[in-house]
Amino acid sequence: MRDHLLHAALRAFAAGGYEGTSIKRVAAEAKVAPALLYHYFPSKEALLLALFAQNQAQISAPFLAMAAVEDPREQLGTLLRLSATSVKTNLDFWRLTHRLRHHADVLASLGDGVAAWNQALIGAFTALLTAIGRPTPEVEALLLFGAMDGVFQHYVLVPEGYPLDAVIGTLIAHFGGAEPALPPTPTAAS
Amino acid sequence: MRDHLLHAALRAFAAGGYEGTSIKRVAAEAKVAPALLYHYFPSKEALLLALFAQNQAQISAPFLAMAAVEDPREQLGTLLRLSATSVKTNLDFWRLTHRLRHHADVLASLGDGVAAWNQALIGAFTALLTAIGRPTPEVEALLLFGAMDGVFQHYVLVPEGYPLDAVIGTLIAHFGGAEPALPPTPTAAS
Amino acid sequence: MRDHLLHAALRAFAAGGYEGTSIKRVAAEAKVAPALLYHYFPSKEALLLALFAQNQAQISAPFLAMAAVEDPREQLGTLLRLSATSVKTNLDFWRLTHRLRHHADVLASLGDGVAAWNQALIGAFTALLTAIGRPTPEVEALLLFGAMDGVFQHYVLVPEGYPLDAVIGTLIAHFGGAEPALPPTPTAAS
Amino acid sequence: MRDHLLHAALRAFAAGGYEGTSIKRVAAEAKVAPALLYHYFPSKEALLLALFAQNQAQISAPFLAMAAVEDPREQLGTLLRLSATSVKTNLDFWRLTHRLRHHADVLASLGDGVAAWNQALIGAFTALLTAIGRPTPEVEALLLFGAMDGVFQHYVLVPEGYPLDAVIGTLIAHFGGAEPALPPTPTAAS
DNA sequence: TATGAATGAGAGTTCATTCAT
DNA sequence: AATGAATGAACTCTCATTCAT
Repeated sequence: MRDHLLHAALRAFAAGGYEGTSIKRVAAEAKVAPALLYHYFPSKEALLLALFAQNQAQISAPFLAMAAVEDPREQLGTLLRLSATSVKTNLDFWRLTHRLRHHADVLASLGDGVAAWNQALIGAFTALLTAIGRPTPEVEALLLFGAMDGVFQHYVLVPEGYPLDAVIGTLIAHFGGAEPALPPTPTAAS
Repeated sequence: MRDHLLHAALRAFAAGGYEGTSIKRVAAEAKVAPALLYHYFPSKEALLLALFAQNQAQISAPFLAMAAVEDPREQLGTLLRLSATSVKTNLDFWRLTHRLRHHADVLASLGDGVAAWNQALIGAFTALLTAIGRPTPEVEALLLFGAMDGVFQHYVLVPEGYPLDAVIGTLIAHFGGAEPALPPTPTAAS
Repeated sequence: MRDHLLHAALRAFAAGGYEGTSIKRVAAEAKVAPALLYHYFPSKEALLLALFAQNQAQISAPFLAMAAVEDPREQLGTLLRLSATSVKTNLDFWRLTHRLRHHADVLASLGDGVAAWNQALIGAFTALLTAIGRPTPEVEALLLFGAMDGVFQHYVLVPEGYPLDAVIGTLIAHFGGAEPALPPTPTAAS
Repeated sequence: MRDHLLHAALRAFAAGGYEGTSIKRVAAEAKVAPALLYHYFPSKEALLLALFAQNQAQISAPFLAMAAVEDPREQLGTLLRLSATSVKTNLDFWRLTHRLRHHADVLASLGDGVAAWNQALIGAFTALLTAIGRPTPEVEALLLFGAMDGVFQHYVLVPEGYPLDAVIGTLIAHFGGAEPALPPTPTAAS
């Protein structure tokens, strides 16, 4: 049931935003009484936290997979491809994440998970681009991060018809990355 | 006074989001009674609309300036540079815009201004990249749009220390653009 | 101007009721600024009072006309016919009066004008019916008053198609009244 | 509790009118928090509707009872007597009904219940008076309806001391009606 | 485990009214 | 004479939350 509630909350929050979605709405989505949510989560904020805790593994997956690769060019490709796959798979969670991007207060209660992840990503990009031999890797890391984030956001806003794989492929090429040995999804091009 | 209220509303909405900011909060920001807002705007939504109407000129400026340039490479540079300048100048308005990106319902009441702007931007990018001679200009237009949008969003979230001009410069270079003849701001590097 | 405002207020109050009609609405009806009303009347309640003061003469007219007649049967007919004429002529004022019937608090501020008028009417009816020789004139006075009031109310609610003169004629006949020598209106039957 | 709230609402609305009575006032009458009302009724208007739905049976009772009688004279007496009883028993509900008479907008939301009832009553009166053999039954029906309505309204406004049964008795006699076999209330004269 | 009952706080909005001009 | 600016109080309604069962 706890998982059932989490899924319902994810759907509801992704659609209406955290602050814009009432507990009543979440409960309706899960087809339970609102009070039941307080049996599993002490508050609305705790529900959001649990949501992040549940999905943190899938968020970190591209990072871990990247570590298993040696060539920095391929590392870059792996990171971006797997991230794209994660976005396509966990559409609602990414939607929620992008929505929360602007809620400093809510994010603070998440224990800096997002901010730390961002910094880690920028750091990793900088290291990769340095290894690849790009000029001004710090600036390019910011650009790469911005590009990835912006593309993902556009995708989650209107996924239908968006050629995510092609765009990410072009992004990889732009920064000297190499396609990973194993394609992230059976359908290489969407 | 109407302008005073609009500025207060912009500040408040940029900080707390449209739905997350109460009329009372806006009134407090403007140091007036909440009821006064209804003297100038018939509703909270109308206030938001007036905010967009007020800033629409500054949003469209980069577009118009681009039209005055001939070389497509320079057009690209002009568009991005001026947009960056607009973001730096109208920080709060861009914050608000990015926040609203996820509120389809609110956006609908804005008369498709934002959606139309996005489509126009993608169309312009596609035309420019085609003229420049880039391969797969449609895909690159999406990438360029995502990159610009993502970079701007990262900037408005934490402007301090973000080398926006350098990142935008790199973005221009990546897509074969040329720096405009006249630098958009006296300080070439931020 | 004062009269202009009073007319506008009468129209507005008759249509929306006293409590249900805002000062703003009255001002809009008069095409002036709401604040102007406070130049001529100290408060909304005073405006209502002035309305009654202005129309009191026309309300009392049937009473005075009745006094000029000798035969009690004809007195009854005169009173009812002239009242009907007053209702048809001052439609909005009667509408307002009927609406206010239920607002004890507002009526109290009118100085018991309405309650006194009601009592006077019942007293007059009792005297007339006694003079005519009806049995149980007190009870019949209440019935007559109720009938007159109810008929008038139905008429002011939906005047179109209501045969007011015919109904009042029947009412007069029921209680032994006689038609007045001079018909109240050129059109004896509506 | 739902019934408790309905009773409180009926009392409050009858005393202050629908629009003139705040939800807070109703809640105070029921000694609960205002928000609780929204647990049982989705809106103030729905509360009013529920009030009518609850009392509709008692309103229609005189009609049904009339159908069980054969003689048209007795039918008339039955209808009026039972209506009077209903008024005396459901004083607050009749007060509310008479107050709402003037609020066309609110009435519209009630699904034409009142307007339809009025038309049905006039139609029934016309048929009865025709059967009894009265002249001009259409006009007399309007008079009878107006008389009944006016008398009831006067009664509900100030019930103390009003000889309702006597007045209704006289009204019945005026239109050739006959007293029903079974007196509506043990106390023949009020 | 799961629910309905219940509430305080706060949302957007309207209103009668005052005041300076 | 006439207006726009300004406000405190009140309105309907929603929300996150608690509690008894």
